[in-house]
Amino acid sequence: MPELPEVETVRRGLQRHLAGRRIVEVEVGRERVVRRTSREALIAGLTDTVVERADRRGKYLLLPLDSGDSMMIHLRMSGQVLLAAGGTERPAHTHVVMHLDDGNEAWFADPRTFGEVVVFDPDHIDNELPELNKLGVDPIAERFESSDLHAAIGRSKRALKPLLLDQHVVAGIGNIYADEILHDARLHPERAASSLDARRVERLHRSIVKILTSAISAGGSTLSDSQYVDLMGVGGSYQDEHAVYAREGLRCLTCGRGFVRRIVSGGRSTHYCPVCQR
DNA sequence: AACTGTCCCTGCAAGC
DNA sequence: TGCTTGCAGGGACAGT
Repeated sequence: MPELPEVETVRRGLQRHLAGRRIVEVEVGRERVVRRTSREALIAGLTDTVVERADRRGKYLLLPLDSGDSMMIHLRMSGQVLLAAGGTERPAHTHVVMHLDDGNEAWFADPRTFGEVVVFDPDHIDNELPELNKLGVDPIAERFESSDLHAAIGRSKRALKPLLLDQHVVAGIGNIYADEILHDARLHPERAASSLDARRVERLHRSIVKILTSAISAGGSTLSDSQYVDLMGVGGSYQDEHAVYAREGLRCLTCGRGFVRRIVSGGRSTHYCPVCQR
């Protein structure tokens, strides 16, 4: 499941292989992935434009085009962006194909079609992509200090787990990294945010940066379903470093005394060690 | 403000 | 073996 580290890994691939390339032809299969506008709008918006660079905000990939518009790609649950030589057999559920001027093709594939691709006008974000301006601070791309986290948390009575998952607070953290971050910070996922003293907010801040940075270095997490791969189809390795996620019932690797417990918090499965997370 | 539930969708695993 | 059911999850949204 692509979260910030996976999306950042894809972004780096796009910056390397798509930036500077001209899109010469576009094919759109299932219309659901272009539901925000239309098949025609995506084809018209991308055809014969040059991708200037690849940016990211939270889990949103943003690719400014030389036309003045930008392409936004969101992978959601099962989306993949892949690069391949022209004519290569496409995987199932390939919904968008961009033919590039170097003979390669960029594909957007997504079995569950929660993901989307859209071309939008950055001058009209409020109309065309309103959620973008509502995103919280990006903990990697932007300046992110402990004081930012303190301000974002405020006097919120919410539990830490749903708070970390809220993209309006900090953008980019999903279910896997929320669990890993809270474990690293030795904080209980159901602890109220308002109960954190300055020292604990600082600890949480450090863990957010540390876990996300480590996961990016490892190329993200590829779970047993192999859903996430980078632009070249290669999986990440951070799943080998997971301390709690999907380790229900196993002994805690950190304290060696507790056993990882799984609960549902904020409607999401949540893993933590009841001994070292308080 | 904060919570719960619903929807979108497919693939996989468990249970019968 | 072959079916049905349930579950996984990001995020917007509605309802309480």
